[in-house]
Amino acid sequence: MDQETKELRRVGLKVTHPRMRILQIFDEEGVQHLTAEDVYKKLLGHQEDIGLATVYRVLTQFEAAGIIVKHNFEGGQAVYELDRGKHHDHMIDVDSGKVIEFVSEEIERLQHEIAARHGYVIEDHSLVLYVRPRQRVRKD
Amino acid sequence: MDQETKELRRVGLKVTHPRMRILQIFDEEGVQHLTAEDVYKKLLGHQEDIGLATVYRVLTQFEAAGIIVKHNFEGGQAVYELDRGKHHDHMIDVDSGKVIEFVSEEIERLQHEIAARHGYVIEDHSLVLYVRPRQRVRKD
DNA sequence: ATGCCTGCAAAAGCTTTGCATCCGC
DNA sequence: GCGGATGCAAAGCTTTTGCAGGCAT
Repeated sequence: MDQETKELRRVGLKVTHPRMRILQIFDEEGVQHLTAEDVYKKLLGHQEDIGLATVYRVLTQFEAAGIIVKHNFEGGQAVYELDRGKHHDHMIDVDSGKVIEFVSEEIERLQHEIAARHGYVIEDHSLVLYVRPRQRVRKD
Repeated sequence: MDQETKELRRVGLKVTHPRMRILQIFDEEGVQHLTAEDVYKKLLGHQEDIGLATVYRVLTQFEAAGIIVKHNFEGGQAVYELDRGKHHDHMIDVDSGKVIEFVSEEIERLQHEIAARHGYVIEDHSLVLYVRPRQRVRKD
């Protein structure tokens, strides 16, 4: 039995065609951050006849099941990525739109410290750096 | 000449009734984070006949002028707050919806360090902690 | 067979825009 | 008076939902 089937069974979701295809898309090499629309277009490209509404429903279920993580970056559209277990934050190159992942134990620690100082525990957090390539040395 | 008029002149915006009233709402005591809808409702409460579209247009102009800052927290609606000059991040109590502001020079420093390590400079950033009140001692 | 899933279309929620009118300077 | 600003309504976008039929178990 393949990996995707096992994954769906594991989280208690019925193994249906749309769910399999969508999960496979996220398992593809190099795929990282996709919007619902991105997923939908990829499905169309693979000659799949799956409705956009289903894509949204499945992504929501996957998120609830902990298979994927949803991010609300700027720009209106939510982006989803496979939850590979290790938490990380994001840096977005505002010129190219490229997304870079990073982790900082130090920042994580400080966040908890700050929350605790205010009498809270962190439930979740979102850290996004909007960046621009550092100016290269002039090439003239 | 009052403070709001000066502020509008300073950023080069014509001093109109809607812009004055909206700016005054943000200048009110205790006001911190408002959605466009919040601002609109407050205007209605003050017997003002200003359209929601105008509220959006004015908020957008204020943001471009640096008078207010726009945040895209979770939940679809953008929230705006007066830009009082000193940058800060946010902590949101997911139970009450309360927003707490905080600053951490340490985290700011680490962010720049991380961006630099990847060859970038930070253009902007967003850090939001979704928190819950720390569990009181069990009472059973 | 049963109950969850899906596709389609419609609706919903937030924000933007077209247009005729109005107002600040 | 002129050009930008506003109100209203309509449109735009992303996401959600109702419903009838379909499919996994």
